[in-house]
Amino acid sequence: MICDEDVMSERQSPGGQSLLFLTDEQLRKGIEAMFFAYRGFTADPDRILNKYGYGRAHHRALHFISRAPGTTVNNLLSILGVTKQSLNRVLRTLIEDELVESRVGTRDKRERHLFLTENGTALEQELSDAQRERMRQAYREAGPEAVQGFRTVLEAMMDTDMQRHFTRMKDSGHD
Amino acid sequence: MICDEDVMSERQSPGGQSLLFLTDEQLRKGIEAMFFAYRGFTADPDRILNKYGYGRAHHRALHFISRAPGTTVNNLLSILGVTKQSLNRVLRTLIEDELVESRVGTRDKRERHLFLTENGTALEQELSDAQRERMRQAYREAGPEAVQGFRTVLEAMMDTDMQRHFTRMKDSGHD
DNA sequence: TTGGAAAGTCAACAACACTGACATAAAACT
DNA sequence: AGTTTTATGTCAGTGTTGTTGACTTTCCAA
Repeated sequence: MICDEDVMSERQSPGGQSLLFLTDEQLRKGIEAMFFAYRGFTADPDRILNKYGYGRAHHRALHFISRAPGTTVNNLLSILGVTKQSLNRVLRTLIEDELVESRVGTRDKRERHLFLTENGTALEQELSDAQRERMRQAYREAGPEAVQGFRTVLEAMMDTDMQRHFTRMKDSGHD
Repeated sequence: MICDEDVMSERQSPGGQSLLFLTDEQLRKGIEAMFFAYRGFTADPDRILNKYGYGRAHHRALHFISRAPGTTVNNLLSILGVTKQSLNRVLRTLIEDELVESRVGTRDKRERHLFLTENGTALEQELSDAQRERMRQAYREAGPEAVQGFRTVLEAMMDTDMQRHFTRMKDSGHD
């Protein structure tokens, strides 16, 4: 009689290929890896932000403005997935501190187009450098094939509308 | 004369192997992938938690207590990387709501050992099911080799002391 | 010209992190 | 036995970041 207790989330695939990587245990490992890795991922920028009295939200705004200069507030909202009130609080301080410039749109004067100032570019660079250094170390340790897999899984983990944002940005750059 | 402007973070390796995957552009893509993926990663549990009036912090506590039943408060603190005041607030509500049980240690009576009650196990299951389902989808789409790479990069991205926690848990389970 | 979208503002609130100070009990050390 | 350290819990205050709801101004477009 076959023991049925040790059941897994996935059986063998029709083709007979092992899907052992889809066991609950494997999935839990992945979940914990995401948790611990994300902490590492944000640790370095967080230290820098703390130095200047900013938070993670400021970093995100700086990052995406740097990535797409001239982006509108609305576009930024849909990328960041927060309310305008929440974003506005952050943007206001960045504008007051002259890290971000808000220019009224020429075609549509309701829109505000966001740009980094010289100081803003400098801080974004400092944050980005730290975060990229962490990423670079991880990539170097893991190797190119692992990096490919890393990106593939992450993309599959996103909500579909965020995949759209991500893909858009992927197309804009030279990959 | 060779153009030196389009400089990359990495040159060719001594062996001549291309390290093009370490360009700033590639690293930025990885950074954004982490950002968007983490949002997807937490989206489903967040919806469930909202239903019961709990937050992400409660989820994390439930997860790690479920993972290591009988764990002490101090151990949980070092895994979660928060202050005891922050954790205590969360644990108190979970104990009041009878999702978590706190038992005084037998060997060392200062320690409190934490266990999930029946209700706690149920909620943890509900959260875990949702998060694992997202993970499973991503893993299935990406395939086994990608999953291997995913885990490798994530592990390399962690702080070293968190790698220790992660490895410990890896060893305890049947991978 | 009126409807509605875009942007901004104010107020209130909640989750979750922090610091600092303090209390208690038990273990460990001298 | 007395002191120190450890583990835990608690109180008070503060800050960042998110939320909802209400309201205004601007201005494009049907």
